[in-house]
Amino acid sequence: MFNFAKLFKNLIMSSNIRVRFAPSPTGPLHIGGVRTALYNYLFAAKNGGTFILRIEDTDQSRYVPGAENYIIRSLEWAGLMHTEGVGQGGDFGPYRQSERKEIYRQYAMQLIDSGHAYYAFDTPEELNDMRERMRKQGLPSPQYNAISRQYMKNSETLPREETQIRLDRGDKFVIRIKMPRKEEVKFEDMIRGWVAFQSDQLDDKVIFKSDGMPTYHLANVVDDHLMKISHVIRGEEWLPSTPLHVLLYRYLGWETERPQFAHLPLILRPDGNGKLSKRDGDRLGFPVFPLDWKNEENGDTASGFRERGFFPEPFINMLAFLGWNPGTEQEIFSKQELINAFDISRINKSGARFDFEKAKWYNQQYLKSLSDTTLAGELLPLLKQAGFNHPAGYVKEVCRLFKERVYFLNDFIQEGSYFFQQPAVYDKKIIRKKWNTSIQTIFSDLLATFKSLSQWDAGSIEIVIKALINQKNLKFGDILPVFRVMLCGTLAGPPIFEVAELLGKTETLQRMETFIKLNEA
RNA sequence: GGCCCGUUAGUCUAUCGGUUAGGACGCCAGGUUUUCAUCCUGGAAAGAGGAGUUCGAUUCUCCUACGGGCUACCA
Repeated sequence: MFNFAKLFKNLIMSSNIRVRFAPSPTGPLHIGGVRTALYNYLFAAKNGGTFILRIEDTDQSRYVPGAENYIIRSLEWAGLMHTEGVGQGGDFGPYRQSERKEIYRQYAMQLIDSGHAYYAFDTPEELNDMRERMRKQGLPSPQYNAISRQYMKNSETLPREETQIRLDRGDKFVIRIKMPRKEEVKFEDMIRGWVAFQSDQLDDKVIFKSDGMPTYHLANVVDDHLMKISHVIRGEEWLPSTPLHVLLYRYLGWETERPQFAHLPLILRPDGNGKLSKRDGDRLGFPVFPLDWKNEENGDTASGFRERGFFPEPFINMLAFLGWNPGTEQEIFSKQELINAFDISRINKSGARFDFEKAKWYNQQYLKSLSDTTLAGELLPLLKQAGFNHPAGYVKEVCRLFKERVYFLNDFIQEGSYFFQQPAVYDKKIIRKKWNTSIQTIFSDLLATFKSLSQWDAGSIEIVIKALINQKNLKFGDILPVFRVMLCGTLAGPPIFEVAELLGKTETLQRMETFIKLNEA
């Protein structure tokens, strides 16, 4: 039995499937990034592969303190922990690109030596001038390419000696890839099929910056190769630069072991146009981040799904369905079920608009499926935080009574506040419509009857009220709404007799008295 | 502007040439409920447009339109 399990585990670990999630620590991760991580995670888990976290911090100017930590905590919360990479270690580290500087330099040099890249010494001003000039000539998107490179300062145009002199005296330089003049570059995307680009449309992208850091393009190709990544699953925004990456694999001599590409459709804004952005969050009244985010430098804050009351399981369930579906009519999936059902070939091509209403529904379904005890366990800490110290048994009963009418845990405290404290306000309409001296007398009598009641449960309360209604020739609608408002302040809620039972005799009587005193006619 | 990707109801989607175009969220109506919610039943709601290919196109091809992405010494 144990041997069998071990054998099975070894079998799984030996899978060659290796995927990575490679965010850059420029701020909080939004749900588009979480979904990319999710698909990578599901693909690895489904195939017994390895899910790696790599931090792409090659742009030091955009580095945001706390972002890396935020990313890791977010993945942790969502249940998408990596088994290799930053914070976990592994055989292919370091996993932070800023710590791999020398590796990239070596491969940049290899590309220069093989004639596939060259030094360029142009200053930002010179580049601007070039672009301005070309724009004036009617070229809307000026490129540094086979044509224009001939008029710039680089090792292709400068005499060999001058290049050497510039390098020796420490002039600033970048390294650019030398795009072939006219060549078709094509690759097969797992989601989109064959995609083809013409190399004359691509420009001589900078692959190594003057600060000694590689750009994304070089770094991701080098790292994916060195880390033996088998599948690159990333957002569609990378599709246009993929031919560049394909060429880099080729020029570096890695074409036969090149990973497979899968470019994910984007998550679009629920309103208007464009892809979902980090700024869309609180502007639209719902979170776009997994966790609350506070920027330590500029004090910016943004709200997260966790703090909004989402559970991790429905959160990833909802995200998984933004761009993928299993082809069955099942919509509610546990994480394990997602792993079992996940299949890259069933990922859609077109972008998905994020819908917060649907997200709420997923959370509600999950919440309703939890047992009262489990739910109470989740709710207890939140209650304590809000200053309530009700016993677990009581909270469990609240969950039983109230869970059908909430979306989030927080709703128990907000919309169900009357379970934990006297109502602070009462529904004014009901007072205006139903409250008068005669009804007041009736409730005073009812109060007295309740006081004499030896048994306090929903059934007994109901019998008393029914008797009262018959005796006074009233209707349920004359009494019950008022009774409910006395106890809850609001007109909505679980069956009122059960609420009264749960509140207990003392509390119920007290709330009735308070109300009557407050509204003496 | 150029290049690339996409296009089934308001939204997420099923359909791998022949279906009354299915499901879900949301919406509306009815039932259940003292109320609200849940739940149940029902309803409105979709193949962007135009050419082809085919006995037959939502499905394949092309064009147009629309949407999106990219177009930095950012990722």
